[in-house]
Amino acid sequence: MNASRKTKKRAEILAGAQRVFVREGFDGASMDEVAREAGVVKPTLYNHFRDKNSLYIAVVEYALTKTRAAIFPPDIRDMSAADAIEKIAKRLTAMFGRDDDVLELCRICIGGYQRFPSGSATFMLHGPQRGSAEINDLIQLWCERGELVCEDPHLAAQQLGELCKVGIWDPRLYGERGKISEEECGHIAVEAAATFMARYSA
Amino acid sequence: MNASRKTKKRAEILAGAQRVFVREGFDGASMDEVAREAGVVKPTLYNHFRDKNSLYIAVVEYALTKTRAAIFPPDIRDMSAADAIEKIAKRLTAMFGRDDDVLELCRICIGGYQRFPSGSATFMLHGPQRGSAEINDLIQLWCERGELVCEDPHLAAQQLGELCKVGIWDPRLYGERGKISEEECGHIAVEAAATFMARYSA
DNA sequence: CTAAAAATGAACTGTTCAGTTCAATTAATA
DNA sequence: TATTAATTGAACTGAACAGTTCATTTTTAG
Repeated sequence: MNASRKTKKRAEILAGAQRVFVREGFDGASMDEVAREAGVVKPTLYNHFRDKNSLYIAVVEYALTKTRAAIFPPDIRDMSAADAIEKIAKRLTAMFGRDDDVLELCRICIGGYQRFPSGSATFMLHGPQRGSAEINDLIQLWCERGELVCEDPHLAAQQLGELCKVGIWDPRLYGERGKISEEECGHIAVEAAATFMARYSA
Repeated sequence: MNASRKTKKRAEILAGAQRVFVREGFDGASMDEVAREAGVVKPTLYNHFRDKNSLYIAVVEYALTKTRAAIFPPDIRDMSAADAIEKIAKRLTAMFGRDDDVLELCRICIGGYQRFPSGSATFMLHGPQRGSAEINDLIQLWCERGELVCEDPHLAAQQLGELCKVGIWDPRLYGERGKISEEECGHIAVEAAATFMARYSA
């Protein structure tokens, strides 16, 4: 088909661009370097993406969609509330504590807010927004099942999310700490689940 | 004395620079504009600060030190744990939800991490780090008084901090929401305190 | 096989700004 | 008053880099 060469190039560009953005930051990533890393030449870049910002947005959407899918497996609704919450907390803390790509893309989006608000908006939508919407749905399910008692599932969902960042996300965001060990992430997850259940368990 | 003119100019530069950085972001703030806003000429800027980065660090330190002092009043130790926690939660949520300067300085630090790690480090130290250290001290005090039961005060302190961001800090950081109403901030504070006390109240 | 779409290579443009230089002025010190 | 430090104004330098142009070559489709 006609689109195949173009589609393939596009995928290669996205993969290469993600590596360069994560490694160098937004400003540090020159379009020349992105082209080199993607094994492509500069006019080709501009054939696929209007400008550097558009390319960046595409990278964020691509990366976050993959990440989110890995956190909420389809069989989560079969588990008990307590088990499911601990499982989700484990995966959230692992992402907050150990994923370098999401971390750096997040930095770029936040830092680029003024010059480039749609980057932030894209990150917010495909990250925290859809993430907490998924948790919100689950909490409502557990309330219907009588496992939880919760007046405001949306707020509770966001509380769980924030509790999973404790001591790991901010220090990484500010560069004070590097990758967090699996053990420590697991511990934060257990503590997050404990605090959450202390408040909302039936 | 000799330092008086220089000291005064330095303060004017800091105030002007803060306004420009907050209004325009780091890259958007040209040194020409900072000079203009501070009522000073460019070589004077470079007489006081080695470069743009140094100036920025000085602004962050100045702004955060003021903010932190406003959150923890000296008489907080006289209050009951429950009252003090709600009071602190109120002030934290007000900062997270309504302070534009801290918000934008934070964005700049996070976004500038790669090119300029000491900005992030300065923010982390004078913001979250010292902030949670203050809460940590208070929690230990309340444990000694028998008002709280808590194995890990440091973790608990960070949990309280995160709970006060729920639904307000991230949306502002990503530009999804503007300034949050006092009512809503107050509500988040109450919920944060409730979840915290559900877990740690004696 | 051929026509259209896409990719290549390499050089070029234009802008934006941080940081500098210097000669002339102003203010504080002793 | 004489000396020294700081400030002013205005012009300049130098580098980095996004985005473009174009003539040539490769790939795919019909």
